[in-house]
Amino acid sequence: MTQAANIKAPFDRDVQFAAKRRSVILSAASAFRRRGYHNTSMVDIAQSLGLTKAALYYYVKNKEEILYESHAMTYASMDEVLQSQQPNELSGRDALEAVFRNFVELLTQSGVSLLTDVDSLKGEWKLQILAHRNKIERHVIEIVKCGQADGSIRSGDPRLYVFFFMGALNWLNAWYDVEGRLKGEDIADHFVLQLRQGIMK
Amino acid sequence: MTQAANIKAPFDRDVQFAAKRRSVILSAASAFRRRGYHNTSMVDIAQSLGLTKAALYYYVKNKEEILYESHAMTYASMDEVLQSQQPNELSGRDALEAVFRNFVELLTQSGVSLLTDVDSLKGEWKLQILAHRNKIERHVIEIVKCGQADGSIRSGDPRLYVFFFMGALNWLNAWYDVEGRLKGEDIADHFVLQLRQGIMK
DNA sequence: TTAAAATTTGAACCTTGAGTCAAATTTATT
DNA sequence: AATAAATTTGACTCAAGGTTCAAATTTTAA
Repeated sequence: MTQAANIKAPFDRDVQFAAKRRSVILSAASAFRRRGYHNTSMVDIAQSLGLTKAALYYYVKNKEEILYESHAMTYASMDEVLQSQQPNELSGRDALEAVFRNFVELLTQSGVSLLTDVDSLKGEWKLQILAHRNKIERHVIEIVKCGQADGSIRSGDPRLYVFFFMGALNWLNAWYDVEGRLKGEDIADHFVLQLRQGIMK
Repeated sequence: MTQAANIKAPFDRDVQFAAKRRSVILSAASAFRRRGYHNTSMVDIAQSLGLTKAALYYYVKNKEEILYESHAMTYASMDEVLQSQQPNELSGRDALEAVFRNFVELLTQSGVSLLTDVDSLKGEWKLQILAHRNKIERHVIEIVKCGQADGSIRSGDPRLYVFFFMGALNWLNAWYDVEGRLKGEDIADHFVLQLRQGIMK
């Protein structure tokens, strides 16, 4: 029991710390989404958590690191969506539709935010986030290509399908309000239908 | 002739001034689009015009005023597009398609930028820009409703059609590069087709 | 109960970039 | 060429907000 306590205690600490760090980032990300990165001060972030500006620096190196982690979290979630697909069971069109639906639900249901302010990141951080975004876009482009190969998606530059697609997501993220009249699932239904029709032959 | 000169001289001055002021705003708007409002300093704006920071204040009251005028110019151009439509000659779908094509061409061909950073405007300025944007959105929503009434557009919440639509435009504006491989007209063709199919029955 | 570790804070510091202004320079007019 | 107006500038001020840190407070384990 003494041993159990010895082992458990430091573990709990780390979990606590990680959880609080995560809540800092999620709360900040939500503010960044609503007001923008530069219109959100460290004081704002701290206050919305009942803390002081200085306390944030116990969890985080920089303001920029918060932005980086916000982006990273979002793209990690999107990666999960992409990984959870069983690639060969569906037509390209159905696969794209499923991914799109999951993305819309991710942005409306869980608190994940798709941020646009990549240019406030510098150097390596910026490169990493852009690379991650590109990776995701390329993955989706591949799905479109599969759909064109199996005949379920119209011909045309696959990148343009994906840009259209990503545009809807980014904009959704900007106007969607959890408290608003439009419910996440309805939005998903509409968007998915519009996408499906837009890409079929 | 003396009179002609007297009349002409002050007029020329105003034209010069207005033209230079306009070029300040256009140049700044382009930088805002590429790097973001807060990542663009007054020095940056001045340098790209071969001027000094201080000289900008001869043409403009504020940095915020530049942002305001950037937004205002864009929405004025979009208004022109909407006004140039002959409403009753086309089906709703065709009208929407025409508007969308013109918007895409506006953003790719002329230097007009659709900025997202409304939250960096304060008070009355912010309200005016939001009102202008709403007005345009409502206009487009009306077109969608016409299309639903005349049977050329599928049923469904008209706002969602417009959000999808606006998302594509905003995102286009973020990634489009005049120097890039994708040519404006091709993008317009693709986007219009995807929209058309996406909204028809 | 106590001491060590973890967490939080108040009060500064420091950098960046917006904005000002009187003086210098350029341009237009006679 | 002379002068008045328009335009531009260098050098400065100023505020906002990100960052630091030593000290205070809270939490945990024995």
